[in-house]
Amino acid sequence: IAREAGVSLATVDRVLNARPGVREETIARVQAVVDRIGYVRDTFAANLARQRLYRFAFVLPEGPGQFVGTLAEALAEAHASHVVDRVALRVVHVPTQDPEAVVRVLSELGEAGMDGVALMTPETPQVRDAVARLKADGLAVVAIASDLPSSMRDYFIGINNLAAGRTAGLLMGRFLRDAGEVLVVTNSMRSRDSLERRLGFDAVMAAEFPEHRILPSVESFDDPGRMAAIVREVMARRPAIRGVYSMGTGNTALLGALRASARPGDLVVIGHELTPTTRAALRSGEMSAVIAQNVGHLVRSALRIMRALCDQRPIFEAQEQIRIDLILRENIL
Amino acid sequence: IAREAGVSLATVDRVLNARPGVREETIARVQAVVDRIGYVRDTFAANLARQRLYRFAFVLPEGPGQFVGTLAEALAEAHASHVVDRVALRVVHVPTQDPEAVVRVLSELGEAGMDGVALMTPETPQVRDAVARLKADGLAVVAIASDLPSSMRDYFIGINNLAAGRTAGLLMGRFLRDAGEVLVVTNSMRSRDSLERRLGFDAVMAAEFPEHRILPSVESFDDPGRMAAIVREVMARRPAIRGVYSMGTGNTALLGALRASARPGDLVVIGHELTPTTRAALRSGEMSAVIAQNVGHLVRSALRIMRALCDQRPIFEAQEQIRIDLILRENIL
DNA sequence: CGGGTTTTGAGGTACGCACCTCAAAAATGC
DNA sequence: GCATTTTTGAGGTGCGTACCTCAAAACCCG
Repeated sequence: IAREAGVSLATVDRVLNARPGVREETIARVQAVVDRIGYVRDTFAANLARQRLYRFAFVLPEGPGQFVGTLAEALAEAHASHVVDRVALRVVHVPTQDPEAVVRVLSELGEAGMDGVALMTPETPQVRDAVARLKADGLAVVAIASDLPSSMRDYFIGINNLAAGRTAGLLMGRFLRDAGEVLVVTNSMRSRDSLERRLGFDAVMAAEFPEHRILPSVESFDDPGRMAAIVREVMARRPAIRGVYSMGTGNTALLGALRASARPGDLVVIGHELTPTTRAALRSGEMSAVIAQNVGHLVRSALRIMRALCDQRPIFEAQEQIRIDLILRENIL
Repeated sequence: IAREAGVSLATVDRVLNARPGVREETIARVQAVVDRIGYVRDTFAANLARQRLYRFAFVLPEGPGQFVGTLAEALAEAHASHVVDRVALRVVHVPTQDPEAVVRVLSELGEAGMDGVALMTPETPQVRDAVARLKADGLAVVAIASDLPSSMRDYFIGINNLAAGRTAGLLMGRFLRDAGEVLVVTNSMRSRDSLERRLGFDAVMAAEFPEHRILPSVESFDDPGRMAAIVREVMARRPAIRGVYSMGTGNTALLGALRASARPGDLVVIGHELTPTTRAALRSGEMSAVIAQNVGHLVRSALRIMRALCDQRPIFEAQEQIRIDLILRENIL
């Protein structure tokens, strides 16, 4: 490059690393050669020379949720297996129902000299502001599983929840044999993913399977006892229910209540995320289908994207698309 | 490491790179320290020093197949986007129906100094022997999409076709409303994937949906005209057909014939692989479901595995599992 | 114990890049 | 045209590893 541009190695170095003290004209000349030659910096050699260490943090909800558990496992696995090198990982669990606690953790991370943060939290004004502050400090910030669209997060890594809801609707419609009612449950309609899933589900059911009646969403507010009680009550009161769509977590309590209500075996139950509970329910036939996102892919994608953001490298979109995985009994893996 | 083991850098180097001229005793001492310290070689720095260039070849069927087309595209994309670095790629198309031609290409690749070969070809004795010769020359050999279980290939990268067939069966059974007949078509039952898919499909249909009658497999032998003719004839002769399972390629001809046979809209058509044809058919409702394998993942996986094999590095199984992707109209992406 | 052989140590160069210093050259202001 | 500032060139070092050479040390055999 230096030879082609008629400058010295030092000048090329200054241009490539955006160091000061180079004339505009020279910069342009070097850039032109770079483009023409098609030079691309060898990131690994660069990181080697720079002794680069990426410091990333994952902020996950605390509590006994199985999905978060599988996520944390995938994280540990990716880290242990050197899929991603030169990365120092930190996983922090926060009580997501307490926005102030989330904010405290986030600002602490900002001061701890992190390079990037991946977070899975509800969308509150406080979190939005905390994300803005992290961005101002130059961190890469990505949302995983549940988006924070109104914040300044760089990227959302997860499935399209509207499409996921539509997929659930299509499956529900095709799996149901006789006209009847469909129960919809979630932990909270305030969470963005449940909202979008419900929208998609309703749209498809109304347009293509109008013979079924879709009931209003039942919310558990993360309380298994509440979930069990409501479901048992509704199932007893409404014998016409033929299908159940579970949009959120809490499938263990839901399935327990369904079992207790002694409904016929042809109940169509569709839920989200592959966990020990849903896996077992698919095997036993208690659930007909699970709509999942591959957690391994989720964390690897998050790591790759945060790295690319730190390096100001382009992101290879095709690899980072999180597919809506449809799991039936036969393709659990 | 050298300090801990009480030897010099040169000796550690000799042990790590399996160079001769080191006593067993010393090797053991160094190895012990390596294990204790938990040293892992920095592959990137090693490749940098070694000026390593991985020379990989992909051997794909020639001809107008859409699946191969999307595969080749994914390959080009992965290569262009530097997902995999230090890799020189070569894509060769062979007439797979001519085993001698395949063998010629393979032995040519062996002599061309390749480091690894990924191939998608039928399983013939000639190919089996050619693979053995490549292995003897020290190449990494992986089978993609269609396995070569009886050969010495290092790895198979693709979906479990038995499970794929079972999944198709489960979907077919749940999607069909009334009892009737199911037509099964493929290009050739001699190909391993079709065979396994049929097995899985039959098992589930027989066990769980015995009210349907599954017809014998219709083969097109890669001839679209033949496919169209047979399908049209069968559809006319058998009005009880309610479902069609297409196990192989050639969906364009199949769908054309179905369209021409003017069957009711509630025909359940299930096929394999996401291509322009099947994508459009899902959108239009002509196909109900497609069972796919993510081609991007397929090629990235093949590249990663060939690299790991060349470096004698362990393979991170979880990342290389190719999932059975279930695609409905709503989750095409 | 000597001579030969095997094993070990010390040192160097290179890979592609980042980052540093110091002096020389070019541009600029007056 | 001179002093000053800005820009450029030349050179060096180090990251973690591979691979090479040559001499010194240790070992083995008779």
